[in-house]
Amino acid sequence: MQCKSSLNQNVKHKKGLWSPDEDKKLKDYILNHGLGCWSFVPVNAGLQRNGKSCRLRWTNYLRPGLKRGKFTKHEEQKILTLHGKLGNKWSEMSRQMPGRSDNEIKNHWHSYLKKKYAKLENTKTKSTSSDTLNEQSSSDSSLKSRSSSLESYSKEVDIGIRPKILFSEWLSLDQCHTLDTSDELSIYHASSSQQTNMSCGSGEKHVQLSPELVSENEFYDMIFEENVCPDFNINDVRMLTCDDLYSASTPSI
DNA sequence: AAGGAACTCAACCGCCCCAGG
DNA sequence: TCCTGGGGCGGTTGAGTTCCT
Repeated sequence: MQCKSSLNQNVKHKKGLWSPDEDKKLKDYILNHGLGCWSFVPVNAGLQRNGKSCRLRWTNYLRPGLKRGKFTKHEEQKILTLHGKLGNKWSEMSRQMPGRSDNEIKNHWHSYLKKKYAKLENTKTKSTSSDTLNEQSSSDSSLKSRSSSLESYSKEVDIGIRPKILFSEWLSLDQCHTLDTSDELSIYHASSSQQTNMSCGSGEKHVQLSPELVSENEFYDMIFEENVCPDFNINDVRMLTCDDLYSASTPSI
């Protein structure tokens, strides 16, 4: 969307780190007035920054809902998967990883995962090349191993006919929800008790999630690491977005 | 304890796309 | 149709921090 009038381009814009005061001004302004033309934001908010700088600061740091913590194993796996599928499409990755900005993902990739991935590739290429010495088309073995190693997680991203996990952090609803589109897994949320119960399979196994343990990444990690559900398969699960929740709880007209 | 290397992360830069005039 | 400006994105930089010797 384009702004209706241009602004004075001769204004000297401040650069560098943002002060807490600037953060407060920007946050207050956007929370009060909403997102509009970024060029007007610094003017109206009383900031000596340019619009781009404000946008960046908002999307990467001030925007509500950002996790801003260490990447979990599951998130790292997801980044690896998405990078395998999408390449350096950081913004697309961030759209599929709620709570993480494209900048955060990009930084994490360059600082850590790139090396980790290269190392993984190295060992895989070595082992597959020795295994497939007598096989044809060994030239694309690294590509194959790459796609196969990423395949399981890639499935997770796809939206298909999968059972659903209802992620309590994204819920602000008072009522208890049950989304048992599958017999295998359903998640119940009751904000009144500030606890989330997860039942698995026949419902024999239950786990209590404390209120501070409800972020998506921790939730996934707990399932993986503590082996809560023996038959739990991440490939059969997809996360629900707020839109999903809305459409699920709103009768179609 | 010191200093250099490696790492992290916030922010800037420059390019591209698109819509409005 | 062309020009202009805003928004979005990926690449890069550099200051600050942590680690290692």
